[in-house]
Amino acid sequence: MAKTPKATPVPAGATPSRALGEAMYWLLKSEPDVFSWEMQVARGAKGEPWTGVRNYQARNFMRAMRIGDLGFFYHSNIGKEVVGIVRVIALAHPDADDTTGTWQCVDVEAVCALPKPVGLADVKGNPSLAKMALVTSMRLSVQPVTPAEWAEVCRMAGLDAAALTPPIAAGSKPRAKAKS
DNA sequence: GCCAACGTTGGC
DNA sequence: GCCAACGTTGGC
Repeated sequence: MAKTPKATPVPAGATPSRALGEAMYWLLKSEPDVFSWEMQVARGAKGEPWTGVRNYQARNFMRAMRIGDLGFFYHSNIGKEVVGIVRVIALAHPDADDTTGTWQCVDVEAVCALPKPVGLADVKGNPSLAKMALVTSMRLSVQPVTPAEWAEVCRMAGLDAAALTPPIAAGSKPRAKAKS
């Protein structure tokens, strides 16, 4: 297993400065036969530590996550579609499955399922999503999503993004309302 | 199951 | 510090 490079402590992009309460969006991949959206939902408000990430870039993105950030839950390998939305409920902390001290995870809870899952093919077929990391960085398992991409995928999913977007005011809880 | 992409490792 | 070998991810 990789040993942490000595000069690591503040990897580029690990802690982008942003205004308190300013939301960022993410996409988290999981192989559904290992950990599925249904399992995430079953965890309820307790959420789930996003363990198993063994890639520095992905880890650094998790370090950049803040409580209340929203992310797409993507089923890789099987399904290949965005199936739900999760919210970060715990900042990056050591991955209990990792004995080297190198890897970390955040905790996320399910917010809502997408009324209509958005497949990888759908994303690739949408020119406005051509620059999405899902397309350009196929192997990256934790990736940032721009607000525009977030809105577009939500639109494709039949979800009113505005209904769940604003974690805005510090300490306020984002609404978890899926449009049904 | 295959294989392309790409990140990591380790020899030099 | 370069770069070839290797391992893994994940689409197909």
